[in-house]
Amino acid sequence: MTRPEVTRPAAASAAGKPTRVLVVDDEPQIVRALRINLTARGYHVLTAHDGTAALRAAADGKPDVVVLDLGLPDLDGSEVIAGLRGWSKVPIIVLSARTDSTDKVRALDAGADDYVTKPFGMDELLARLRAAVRRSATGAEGEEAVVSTESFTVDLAAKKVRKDGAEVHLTPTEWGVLEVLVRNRGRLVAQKQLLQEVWGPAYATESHYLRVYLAQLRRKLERTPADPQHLLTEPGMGYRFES
Amino acid sequence: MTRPEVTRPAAASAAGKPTRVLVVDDEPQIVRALRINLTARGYHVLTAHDGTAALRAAADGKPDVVVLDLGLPDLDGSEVIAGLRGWSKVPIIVLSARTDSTDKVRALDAGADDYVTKPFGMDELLARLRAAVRRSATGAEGEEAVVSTESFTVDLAAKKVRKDGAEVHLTPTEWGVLEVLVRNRGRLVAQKQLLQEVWGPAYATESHYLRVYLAQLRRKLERTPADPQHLLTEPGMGYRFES
DNA sequence: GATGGGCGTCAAGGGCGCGTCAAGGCGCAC
DNA sequence: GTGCGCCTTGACGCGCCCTTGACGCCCATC
Repeated sequence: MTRPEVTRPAAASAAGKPTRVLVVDDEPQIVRALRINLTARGYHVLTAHDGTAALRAAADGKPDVVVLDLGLPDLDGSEVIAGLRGWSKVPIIVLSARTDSTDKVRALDAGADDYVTKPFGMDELLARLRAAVRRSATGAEGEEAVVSTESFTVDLAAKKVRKDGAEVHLTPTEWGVLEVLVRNRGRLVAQKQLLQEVWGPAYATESHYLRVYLAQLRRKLERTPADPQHLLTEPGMGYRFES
Repeated sequence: MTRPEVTRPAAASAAGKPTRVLVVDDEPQIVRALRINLTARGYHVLTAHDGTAALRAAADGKPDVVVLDLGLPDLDGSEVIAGLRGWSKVPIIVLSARTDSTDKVRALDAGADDYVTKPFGMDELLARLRAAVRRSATGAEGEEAVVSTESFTVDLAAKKVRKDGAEVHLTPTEWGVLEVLVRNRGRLVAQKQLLQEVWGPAYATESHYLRVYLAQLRRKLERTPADPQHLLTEPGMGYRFES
């Protein structure tokens, strides 16, 4: 049984909260151009015009990535990097007009993740930004992938389910159904979509499978399987997981 | 808690094993220049001159970082990136003579970590390489080097296993399987992932290997091999180590 | 009140994945 | 050459899990 990996085009938000970008530059037109481009692609943009404000904004705003110009009026670029790296591992992409190799080396060794020279292509900067965010996302994953209800908890990364503290064993298909519903928690999942994601595109009409497996999941997880509180049926449409 | 980072000229090895770099390029003079520079700085250098060899070398050599030229004779660059990303998170730094912005975007979105255009400054490449290695290292660090159960203990750093005080001898493959499971302790490891990380990407479907080796590990480590407490099977899905 | 579709429940059987044992083959050290 | 691990491969039995069918209930429609 092949479970088709959903490969969606990387968006600024993976169906969750938007990615937060801190843009640090003292040239208003650069900040403005970045803000427009990033906002249009669904990012949430914070800005700072000097190093002191940048450090404060990074602490307050918890950005997912920082775009940092090196030519700031108050602090040297490597001081800003060091100030961030003292307490945060947030990816830093350095912007600079200086093409000198020693500047690049110094910034990268100070803790920057990438270095882009001005003038830069917006496409390239956005691609490097996506790469930086992707990297830090894959590392931080698996920590907060736990979804809880008053009856049971689902750990998406560990593929574990607990009910009243005890581990509940699920078969691969049971897990497949539950995983799709939990990843779309709060939203209605159409029968066709559920069948295609778990069983494959050829099974889009085998709705009887869903009845059998939803019954099994309810029997294993719900407190009152006959009156489910979390694995809900939307008659004629599909199923929904509510926490 | 601030740890005053000593800004030392980052060495290729932090008093441990040398960092392994896989250099992929079909131009001998580039490979040669990189080999000389990297070896002089304490890196261990692997080389490949086409995409097929690169994928094989990556599976066999387990490099810590890959430097990949895009203009290879046999495979397209993004194919190589995709082939690596299918089973590995190793940092990839792309080298290319093409300065076109769309090439950069394509490579980065395919999964590359950085993009350097030829001709490149050796200092800059080395700094980007240090940055890539530093990033992937900070994520992997901080794990307990010794993991214990009531039956046996695993020392990940020393590659040693003890049961009731006595050292247990493991073959290389047995260790490979155990190491992947222990590093993902508590989490389910899919059969495919386990096979790819231990045997390489070409062995993703040889699930019979796993049955043989899990049986051997259980016979050597579990108190009751027929009823394992720590090396658990999740039928149809994979295996899990529980302490 | 009759009827049909959608849903939930239960049970049976058959396939397939898993564990187990063992033999062959290859590389490597002596 | 010879012996010894170690990896690979095959055969086989067992238990679990997916599939499928039958049946009753609820509810909307007529």
